[in-house]
Amino acid sequence: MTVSKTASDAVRSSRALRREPVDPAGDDSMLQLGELSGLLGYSLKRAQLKVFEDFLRCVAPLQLTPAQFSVLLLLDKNPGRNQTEIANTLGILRPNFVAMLDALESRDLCARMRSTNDRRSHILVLTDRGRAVLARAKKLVANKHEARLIEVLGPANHAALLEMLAKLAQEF
Amino acid sequence: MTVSKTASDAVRSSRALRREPVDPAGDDSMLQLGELSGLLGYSLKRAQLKVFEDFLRCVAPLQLTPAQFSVLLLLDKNPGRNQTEIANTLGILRPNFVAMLDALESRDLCARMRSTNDRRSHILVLTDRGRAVLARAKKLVANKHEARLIEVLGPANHAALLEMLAKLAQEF
DNA sequence: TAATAATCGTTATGCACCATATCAAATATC
DNA sequence: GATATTTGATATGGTGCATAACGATTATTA
Repeated sequence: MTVSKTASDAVRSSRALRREPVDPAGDDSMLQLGELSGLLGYSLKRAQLKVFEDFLRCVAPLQLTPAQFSVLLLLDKNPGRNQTEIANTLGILRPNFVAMLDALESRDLCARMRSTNDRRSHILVLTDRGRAVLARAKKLVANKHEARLIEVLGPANHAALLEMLAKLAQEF
Repeated sequence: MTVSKTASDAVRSSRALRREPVDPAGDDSMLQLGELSGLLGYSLKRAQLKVFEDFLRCVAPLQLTPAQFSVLLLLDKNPGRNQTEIANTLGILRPNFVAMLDALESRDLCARMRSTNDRRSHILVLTDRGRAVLARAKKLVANKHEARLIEVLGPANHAALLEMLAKLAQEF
């Protein structure tokens, strides 16, 4: 994510919102997916794209991408951490985290403060505006995004799905 | 995917195989994920990366990426189709499908044949070598990749997971 | 039938994401 | 005090994804 980019770019593209496989009675007939439907990775990727699209839609008023939202969440829950710690926790490489922070900082959502203990590192803090935006984002995510997921899957399935995905992300 | 690229590049990177979030007792202490653990999209993306990594490992002898494997699968199940039809079914944009096909064709896994009905389109066919590679890939995927997934999740959970992801990919 | 529109594969291009090497400043280690 | 390590940053390149536009071919329609 480059500095000049904002979340609007992620929502902007009209094509991005209909990226799914196409066969709207336009082509000859439905193609056979075959073993593809049984490939977990295939369905995982497809589902992930859809869920991210919905996230972007739901949180569009705040112009936050999933990655940016996760950074704000982490800064709120873990005050006093530096860039390396936050980036590592999210699986973001330090070089790529710089531009991400630049974008957030330029919008006054967070700030880098030079640590007094270790003057190499930057302590990351949420600004007041950052806290406010995060609070609004949390509500949008819970009431629109996750609510829709739970509605489609059912509460029990939603919980089971979360558990299985967490297990995959950890033990796999 | 550029023409000069092969699946080996996807496996090559050592960092790509340890992209997960880091906190191996190296940093101060474990950071609090907070609401992040409840975010379905977050777990989805994490799980998807892990599953794709495992796919690449398992099918590394054949140098096939998940996307390439899905193309071969689709060509096998749907003979006589052109580039647009195959690309659309997989959610790949036609411009981006060109280089993908170039790579597969340069490895003699598939071929483009000018259609006699419509001389604009290219009918895609698996070569003998393509069929052979696909057969070996199917075995690797089933016996190594999916087998491990089923082992970690349990057969019932694996099936339930597939069903939920398919529902998300469709109805969401 | 002739003119126009639509489709197919393709090229060019740009942006987002991910990964590595490298640097200066600051700190840690010896 | 000399050397090594860490931190944030820059530069760079690969890869995926998206749009615009083009020539060749086919479909539409005036």
